[in-house]
Amino acid sequence: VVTYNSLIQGLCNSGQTKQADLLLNEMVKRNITPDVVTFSILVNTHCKKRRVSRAEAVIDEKMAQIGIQPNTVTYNSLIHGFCLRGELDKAAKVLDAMVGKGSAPNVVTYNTLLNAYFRKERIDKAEQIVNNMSCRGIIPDIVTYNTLVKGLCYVESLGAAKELIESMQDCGHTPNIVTYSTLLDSLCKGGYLDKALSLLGGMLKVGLKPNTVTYNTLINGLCRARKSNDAMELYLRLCAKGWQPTIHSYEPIVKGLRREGFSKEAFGFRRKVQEDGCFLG
RNA sequence: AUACUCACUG
Repeated sequence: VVTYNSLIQGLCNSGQTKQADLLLNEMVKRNITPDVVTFSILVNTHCKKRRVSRAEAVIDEKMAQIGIQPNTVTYNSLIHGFCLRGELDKAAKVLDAMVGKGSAPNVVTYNTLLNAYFRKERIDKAEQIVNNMSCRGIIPDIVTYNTLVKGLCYVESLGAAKELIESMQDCGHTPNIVTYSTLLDSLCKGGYLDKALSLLGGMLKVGLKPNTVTYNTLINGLCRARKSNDAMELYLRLCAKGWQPTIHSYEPIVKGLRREGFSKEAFGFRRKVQEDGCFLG
């Protein structure tokens, strides 16, 4: 089963849902009974595509048919699906339903909802989630903190986010690359590019390796601030060090250069990148 | 290391 599940997961992740279905049929034929993990994989891939009704069909039909109960992970995926659709009322209903059926919400459940409420600027609801977590004895994890940091940057202030980071460290959680990238983005969007760059220095100093998202954040920030030439320089410097950019690293630079009236530079950049093969797409 | 949640872009 584990082998099949892994294969199914791989197919789903590469968009081969048809093949995944075939594999599911095959395992049944070979008398290998799919388990809750198998179905949760299917539920989750539908939910990630916001096809929540398909996900529900898996639960209500396929799983019910062979008497497999959804578990916390299954429900978490469903909640995530509703959150992606902005249907937070329905997400909350799933939360109630899972409790009713004996699946205890876990930290992931709450992180998912917390993130969604912040996105909708439902601060009241977000606070409620945090309260519920502590009532139920669920310990916030690094994802919880990262979600809160982003939320605070968004609805409160960078200062509030920094305070939270202090207190998370008191609880034994070290800021990770996501924490830093969140802050970097917030600094960039607030126009504090200098601070963003010094934060980058700070993360290097504590031994965190910036990744593609980190650099994309900075590149986008620079371009937004009409410093596309600096962004280009950064891009080329990183490429020379073997960094693998994505389309999100490259596109804003070309657009930014054009917008700033550097059409020739944009063209040159484009050509250079193609020639050097320094482009992942 | 069989499945769920957080950062850039959309």
